[in-house]
Amino acid sequence: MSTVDLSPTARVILGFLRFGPRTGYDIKSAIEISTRFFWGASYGQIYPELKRLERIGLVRSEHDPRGARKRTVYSLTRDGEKALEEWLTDRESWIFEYRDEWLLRLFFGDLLPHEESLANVRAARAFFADAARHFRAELEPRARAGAEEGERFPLLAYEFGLEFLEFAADWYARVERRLTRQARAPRARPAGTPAPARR
Amino acid sequence: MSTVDLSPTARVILGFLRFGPRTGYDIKSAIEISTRFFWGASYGQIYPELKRLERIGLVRSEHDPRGARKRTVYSLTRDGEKALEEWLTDRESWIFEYRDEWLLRLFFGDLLPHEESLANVRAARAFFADAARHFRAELEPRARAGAEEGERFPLLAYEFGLEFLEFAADWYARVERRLTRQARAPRARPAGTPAPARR
DNA sequence: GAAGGCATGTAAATCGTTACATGATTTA
DNA sequence: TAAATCATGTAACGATTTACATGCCTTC
Repeated sequence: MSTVDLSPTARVILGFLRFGPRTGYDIKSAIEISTRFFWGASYGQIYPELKRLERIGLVRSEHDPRGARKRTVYSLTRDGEKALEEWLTDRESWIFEYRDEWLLRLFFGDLLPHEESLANVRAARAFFADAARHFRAELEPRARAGAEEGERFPLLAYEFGLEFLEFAADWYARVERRLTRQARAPRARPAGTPAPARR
Repeated sequence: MSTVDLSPTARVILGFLRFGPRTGYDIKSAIEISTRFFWGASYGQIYPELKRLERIGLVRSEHDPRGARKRTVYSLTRDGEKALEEWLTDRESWIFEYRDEWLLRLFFGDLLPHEESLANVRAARAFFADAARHFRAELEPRARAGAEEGERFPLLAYEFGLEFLEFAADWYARVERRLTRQARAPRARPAGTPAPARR
């Protein structure tokens, strides 16, 4: 058995191809309206990766001369299907990455005057609230339409994203209230701690 | 005014140096027990970045001959303090990255037999529950101790991390129940949808 | 005829992890 | 004296974004 190691981009490519033949452009478009929140990929990765996947035999390409516009349509080979299924049922691999500049700024909040930290919290809250709005307006209709046609899991993944964004917006709203209360009844800063940076 | 663009690693380095002189090793240790969840950095980034920051004048180094063990202690220059503060109050930059292989597998759940998707959901749930336990055991005591001494914001960032992990664990638990119910009363798959991959 | 979407690609730069290499000091 | 921790660094590789370049087709 020839367990292939799929690159991060290969995982999402093979997954989308399992639903039917697609061009690199199609795959990119599909990513933008579905997995982008938790698994993005750019043209700079997709096109080279498709070629590499063809070299190692997981996909096959066909030039589609529809309307003379150049289009390279890729589809899964038997090996590609196998590699995809192996990865989908492999509970030992679990890339999980989270990087959040709002949290980093919050973390260093003791270095700032109180009202600057408060402004950061407000900005973070607005960021997550905007993202949630964008999710509802742009992603939800498509996810629901897919579910109507039997594709139920993408809607589930969408719901995770939305609920996370709402959790974050709500969390920052709570912190905002806490910090506002503390501003009215400030605590003394113990000796030995660095003074907050001046503006 | 000479707004410096701080690299991702520079942001966390300057932040920690603002609390006092540190070696590269110190900074790495501090990251591991505090910002790692939302802002990691490896030695391979920290040491070269410290040298680069010294070249551009944001930090200064001093060889500390304590016990003859070679230690290079870095501290912020006036320019470094300024660059840090500019970044901390800049609400226009907002790196936010989320990459989650559990969600990607869930997204492609329609390609799998029901019990495989369910196993994926269970594994994801265990992952987040374990991470939450690790947070409580390893990170919370330190964050609380810091808060006692006047550093209140790191505890806040810790709480975000913990609450997120608990949200995720709980979300997967809910999905597990939903999928289990659906297994008892399965829906027909509409025509035109690809059959689930075989085992 | 212009704008917008379709379609493919490369180059450069940046970012990041991992493995390797070395050796001193402290603690059990 | 062995293990753990302190301490610094490089090399190779892999991942990723962004900018650039090109040109067709469809719709207004």
